[in-house]
Amino acid sequence: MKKSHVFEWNNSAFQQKVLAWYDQNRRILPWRAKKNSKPSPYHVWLSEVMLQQTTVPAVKKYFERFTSLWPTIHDLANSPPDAVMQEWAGLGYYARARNLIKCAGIVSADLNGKFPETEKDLKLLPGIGPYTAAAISSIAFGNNSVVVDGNVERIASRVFMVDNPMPLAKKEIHALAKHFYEGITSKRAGDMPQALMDIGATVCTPKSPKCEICPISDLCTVKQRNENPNLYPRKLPKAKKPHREGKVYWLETEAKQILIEKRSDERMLGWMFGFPGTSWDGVGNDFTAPDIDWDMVGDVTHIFTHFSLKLEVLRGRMPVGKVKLNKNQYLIDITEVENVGFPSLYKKVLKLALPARNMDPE
DNA sequence: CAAACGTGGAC
DNA sequence: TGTCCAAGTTT
Repeated sequence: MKKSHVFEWNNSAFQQKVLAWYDQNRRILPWRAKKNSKPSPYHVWLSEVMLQQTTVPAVKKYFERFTSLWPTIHDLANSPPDAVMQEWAGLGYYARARNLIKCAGIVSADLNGKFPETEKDLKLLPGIGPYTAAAISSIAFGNNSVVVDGNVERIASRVFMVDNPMPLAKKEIHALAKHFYEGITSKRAGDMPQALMDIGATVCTPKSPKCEICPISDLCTVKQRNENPNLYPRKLPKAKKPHREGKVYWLETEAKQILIEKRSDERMLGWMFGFPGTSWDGVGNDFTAPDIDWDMVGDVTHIFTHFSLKLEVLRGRMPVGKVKLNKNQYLIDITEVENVGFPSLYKKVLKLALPARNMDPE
């Protein structure tokens, strides 16, 4: 503990305030157990994976849809992987969905549908890292794990006024966050991380936190010193995003079919459907476009985490028999193409090419 | 360990 | 328009 704090740090005072706030202000979320009922490990796991690097509003509909289609881990495990990927379409970070499917298979087939209860065993499963293991073990099984997500990091960085920038400060912050959990009973073990996350999401927000209504403001160094909370956690400046360009092909047959392809594991958007094109992700080969007349439909731009992309959309038509399908390529009926769960990049291509196609005189 | 890995909403 | 961000994991 740094001696420089303007107050005497007291774990139990902090915890009491946080939990009392939670009892009055907890959010009602679809994956959360109602008061006095046990949480479902399946729901906790599914929601935690969906919520990784994603917002609560975005996850809600996906969670409802998944649990409606697949009420148990066995249902999910027994579903065709494509169906799961289709339902994940639009949520992003598709490795999460691929790992979700693998994890469901293991838990369903090898573990009799029971999730492990310890962090150590949970972490062995695909898609479950340090955070998610801690979250599941505490929320679903009542273990007093040190759960540190972005919210907890932010709260700790302000409460203890951590001056080292992220991500260097991760270890330091994690060590400080242990204080938040020290001595929590099993009865409250699952509430504590959720309470911190609720405070982080609704009070101790990244920008313009509501310190006036914060239950722990008198224990917060940044607040007590009148520092600017917006500056915490400190961060290193980010590198500029590179820009890439490529081509994507809307290839239609004279029988009103469209060529789509399932992207392989090692590519970006792996296991998702898309349209053929140049290798804009730097993996694999460019699509060899047939030697026909291609109409330029327009450009699609898309911003990924680490680069921006502009794809030129080209549209062409040829006889069915002339189309050579590579592995993982399919011709689907024009009436079905809108029902394919494309990732957002290809959804944009679709929205550009389909109307252009419908305006065509033929 | 730094970099890869999506998306849409807020300001 | 650009920038930041949201319950991280994997390699």
